[in-house]
Amino acid sequence: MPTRRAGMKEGEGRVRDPGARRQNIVSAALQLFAQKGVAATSIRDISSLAGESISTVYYYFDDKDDLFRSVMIEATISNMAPVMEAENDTGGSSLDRLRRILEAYLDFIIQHREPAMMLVRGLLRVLEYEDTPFMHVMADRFKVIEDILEEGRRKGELADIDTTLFAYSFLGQAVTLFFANLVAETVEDWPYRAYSREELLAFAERTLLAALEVEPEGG
Amino acid sequence: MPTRRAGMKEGEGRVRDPGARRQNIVSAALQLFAQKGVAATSIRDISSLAGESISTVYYYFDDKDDLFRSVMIEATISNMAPVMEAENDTGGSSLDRLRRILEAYLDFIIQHREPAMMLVRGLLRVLEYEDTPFMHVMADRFKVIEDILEEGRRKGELADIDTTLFAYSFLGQAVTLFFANLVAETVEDWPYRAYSREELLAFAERTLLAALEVEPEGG
Amino acid sequence: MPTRRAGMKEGEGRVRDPGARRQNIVSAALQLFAQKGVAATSIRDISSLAGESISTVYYYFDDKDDLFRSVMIEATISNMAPVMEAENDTGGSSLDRLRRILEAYLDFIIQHREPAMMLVRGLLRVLEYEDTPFMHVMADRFKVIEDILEEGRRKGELADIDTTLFAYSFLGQAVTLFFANLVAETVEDWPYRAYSREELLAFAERTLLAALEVEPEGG
Amino acid sequence: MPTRRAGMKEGEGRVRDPGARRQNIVSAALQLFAQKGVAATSIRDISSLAGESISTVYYYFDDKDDLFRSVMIEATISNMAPVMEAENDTGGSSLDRLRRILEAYLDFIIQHREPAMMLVRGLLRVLEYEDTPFMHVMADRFKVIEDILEEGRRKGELADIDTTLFAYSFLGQAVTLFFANLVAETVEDWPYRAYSREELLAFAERTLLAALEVEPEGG
DNA sequence: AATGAATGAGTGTTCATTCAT
DNA sequence: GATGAATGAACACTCATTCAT
Repeated sequence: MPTRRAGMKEGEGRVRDPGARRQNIVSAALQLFAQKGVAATSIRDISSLAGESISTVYYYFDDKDDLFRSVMIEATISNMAPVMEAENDTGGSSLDRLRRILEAYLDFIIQHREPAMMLVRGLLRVLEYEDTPFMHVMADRFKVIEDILEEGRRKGELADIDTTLFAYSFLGQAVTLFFANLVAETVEDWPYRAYSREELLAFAERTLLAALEVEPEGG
Repeated sequence: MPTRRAGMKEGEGRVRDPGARRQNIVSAALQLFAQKGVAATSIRDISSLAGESISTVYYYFDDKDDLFRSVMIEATISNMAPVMEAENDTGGSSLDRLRRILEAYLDFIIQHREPAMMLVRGLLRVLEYEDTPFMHVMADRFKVIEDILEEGRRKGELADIDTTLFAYSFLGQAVTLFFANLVAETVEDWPYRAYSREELLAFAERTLLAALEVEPEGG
Repeated sequence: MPTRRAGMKEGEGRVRDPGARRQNIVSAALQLFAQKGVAATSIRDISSLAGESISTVYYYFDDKDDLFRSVMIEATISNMAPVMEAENDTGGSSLDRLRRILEAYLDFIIQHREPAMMLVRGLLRVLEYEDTPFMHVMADRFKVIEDILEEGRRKGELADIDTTLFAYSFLGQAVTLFFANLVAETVEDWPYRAYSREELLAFAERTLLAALEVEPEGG
Repeated sequence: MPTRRAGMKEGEGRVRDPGARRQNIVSAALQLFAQKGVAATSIRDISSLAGESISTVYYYFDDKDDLFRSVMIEATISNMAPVMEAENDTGGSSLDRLRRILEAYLDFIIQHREPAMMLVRGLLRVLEYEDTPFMHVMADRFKVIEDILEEGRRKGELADIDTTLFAYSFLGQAVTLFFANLVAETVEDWPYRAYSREELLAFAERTLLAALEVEPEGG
């Protein structure tokens, strides 16, 4: 009956601190999911990149989807801490607040390329499934921006504009500019260069944020 | 304009003239690629939806990648004809031209959901491979918008703004607004509604196009 | 994209007549299922014993369960042809008919050991699932025996006895005697020998069939 | 008599004295082995049903086979105590003794469904391995029946019949009748009903035991 | 006495692809 | 022009088992 046999490898004392292993796997999965997409990434790929056994992956995660969700949450959302901080910073005018938030988003996207890619992929799951648990997190981001817009309008600081579409546009702008730089780096013979953080901010200032400015006096 | 809609019953007098078969396959592939993504769609899925044998798929296409590229070009780009028409329509002011182009993009995206999804997926290939043949097509779209911007600026019709970033933003805006409506339809409990073509256009007018307006008098 | 590659083996012209391949697989599966049980037999085992590739197994059968059911029907039931012939042979007294049928069962079981084992395993699926499609075949065998019993009783040829329990007992007897010989052959140090066809028949005659005899006259 | 029935909720004050844990595991294993078969039952299944950790299972049992054997012996054989008691009860005629033993078997089988299933599965191991330790226990049961038969024959109480085949038939009859009721309960649309203990006994009386009756006068 | 962490080997199944016809 | 038969390689996942604690 003992047809199968396994256990621990003989040599190599299991020294690595447990918990680090989990992180290890999440890390590798993030890298691959972000780069190749979830469907195109195999558990083997991940375990191999992480230097862990396939079984170890399954020890820490129920299945591929569980791993995907974990990566999504741990890598993406947890890295967005500075963004949320900016969201909660209520100082300055409404426009200033939005400016800081946009800045935070761009910084996040520039400094955390893989989490950012995951974010994009996560959003795009909408194309595939009817629902994405991830969207609920996005709904919170939307709320923040909408609240600022509404408050600003009430105070007469901001122009009257559809808050929801603005929120979409706001986040879409961030993604678009991120994409602009990504293309510049990856596509061969692409005729355009990458932009600096400041250039991107200046551009956003003139398009998105400008739309919020109230007419100096009588319209 | 597929001669035969996938989902048609086996029996129904199937058009059997060669050429229609190819279209048939492209059509089925478009549907599945757009919805589930390329990696998650198998040749078997496609052949089964098309009502053709797997071998027939291979008769018409070299491999999955060839099929993907064909779908990309034939379904996506060929459906963008009205967009390109608008691009080539040189009448009116520079702003008018851009307005018509944006309108054409939104119409394309609203009326051809699957090709539009393919377009998005095609763009995202940038995240996965170093290069995407598809991007060269996009470069042409960029060129048109840039040319208009530059000409408009020369004529004093348009404000001075980074043409490349504007082009990204222009196309990104279209995608974002498309996404807004997609989410509204597909995500359960999503708190926001879908928007009409007119609402979307009005919004774009106030954000993107407004950024091109020159100061009424001396700059 | 062409990450996977397969096709036909280079050498070795595919000469074997198709259809024989299917039989081949069924044959191997029968052998292993009968011997080790379904759960303990892997598709790999089967394909390896059959000398066919795993994929070939899946080309001919949807999944393991489909293969199991096919083996069940093709190997077991089709081999029971002589049994059914005996069932349909209406000549002689009721007791004679039953005698011939029992004989046919014993012959089947003795001459087709593997199909017989499959039959036993198939019956025992009752322990595992609520239902077994295979039982419906058995119901037909039951019917035949019951009909003979009832007719015999009507004619006054056979004693009055519960027909259903007798049918169970009848088939159970066959299985039991089969088992007796199987144990004798396989269990080491088993203190009992195997029996000849005639001995088994004689025994069954004295136990089961004897129970059907009507008292010569007054009890 | 497991201290803790599997299926009990996690919370319910679990008996934690060592020894009970072992019983606990045996009990869960019995349930699953009996129902799904040994091959189809994983250690994880068992540990999970028992509410113990996998490692705990391995603490008490060497491996799956050890667990199987333990379940076999402890659950099956230990529950057969009343059977053995009946076997050792030498009162009455030989036929009476056999009658009591058969009764005890039927009672055992009816009242201990899972152990009975295990017994059947245990017997079937003969189909899979050359040897089954369990068969030696069966050999003891055989011996008892054979002894009674021989003694009865010597005393002129019983007819002359092959003792070994009779022993097989005797036990086979019990299993068959058990199976009859099992099928009636589990197979959907099965056209036959379950039988009462008395009906089963009456039937066995008329078939098996009747075969032992000596001719009233000169043979 | 008891268990969490870890894993090699294996399972059923799918996939893109080829080749003879 | 079209397809049935066939397959190697991979995939997600499970299993029995071990070892340090």
